[in-house]
Amino acid sequence: MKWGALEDEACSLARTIAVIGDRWTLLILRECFLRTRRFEAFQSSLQITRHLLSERLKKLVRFGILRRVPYQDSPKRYEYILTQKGLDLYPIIMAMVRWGDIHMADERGRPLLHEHKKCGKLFDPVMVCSECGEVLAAKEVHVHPGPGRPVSALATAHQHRSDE
Amino acid sequence: MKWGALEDEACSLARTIAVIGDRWTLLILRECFLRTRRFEAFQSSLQITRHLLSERLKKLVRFGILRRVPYQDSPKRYEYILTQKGLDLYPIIMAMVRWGDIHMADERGRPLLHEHKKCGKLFDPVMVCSECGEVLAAKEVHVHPGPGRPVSALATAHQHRSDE
DNA sequence: GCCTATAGTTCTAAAATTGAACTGTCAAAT
DNA sequence: ATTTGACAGTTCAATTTTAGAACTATAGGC
Repeated sequence: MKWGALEDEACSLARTIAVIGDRWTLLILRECFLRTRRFEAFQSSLQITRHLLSERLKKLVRFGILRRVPYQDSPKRYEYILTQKGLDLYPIIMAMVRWGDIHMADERGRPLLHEHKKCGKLFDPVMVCSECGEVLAAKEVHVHPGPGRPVSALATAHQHRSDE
Repeated sequence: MKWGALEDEACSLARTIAVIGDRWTLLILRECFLRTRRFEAFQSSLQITRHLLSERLKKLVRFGILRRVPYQDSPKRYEYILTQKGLDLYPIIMAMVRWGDIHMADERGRPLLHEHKKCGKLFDPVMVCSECGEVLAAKEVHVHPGPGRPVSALATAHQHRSDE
């Protein structure tokens, strides 16, 4: 399958995967959220090959996740900064961190703790329903076709089954 | 980089990426949450090659995300069911769906709508602070080293910078 | 016997990734 | 004036992964 095909699927998950659904892109984003901005810094902290790093950064810029901003002239140099679209990826990253904390931590506990500046406490990121505020679980959710889904779409078949 | 190396990093995100950080695995999980259970069903709805599907399912079983359960004898056939560890990936999937809904939807709107059975309303999944319940944003979060992080770890350098 | 269904495995070709070296611009040091 | 080093990449051969297609195995039904 080609990456482009994913972008065109009538599925928001597939479209997101088309943008950030690979190992290096996700790791690059981790660095971005830890304030890394420059090519050399990404390269040395991730041990990614320069070739791939260059490719991935271009892709993230193309999708509007990062902005390539000059930070000096002569020689002209650029750094990569998260756009709002990029910052909006934060819940995805945090959801993955949370799952790793719960299911992949070793005996010594989680590698990083997170403090919420607003309330001052160490916290866990929790996903809730926007309407009632309850913690979300897969079994509590029922899926409906939305306006953006063609009747012929692949996912249609699933819908019937998920109506069980 | 090898996948195994990621598992061993002192970073919950890296460890999660080691398990689900590739395109096909994420798509397979989408199908799982839409109640797909069988090899042929995964294969025909995803158009993944049988070879890769087989490989990825094995990996998900190895990591305890799916359970391979016999559903008939003679010939013996199996289906793949999400474990609790697998069900716990739901927030990650939903966070990705949400981002796609916001940033990758076309003019016609989102492909799927989600109803929360508990409250009966169409909702969006929102990530909040477990302590104060406020919606989370990257800028509101401050990172600290946790017990599971070796002093020498790669992430240490970032920590200093993120303390700015 | 032959066809179909299901769940895989095997094989070759094509694509992506790795590793290492190389390019170009400029500032600072010798 | 020349060399060295920092930074942001690009290029290219070798290795690894993925795609695509064909093949295997077990059993029920015609």
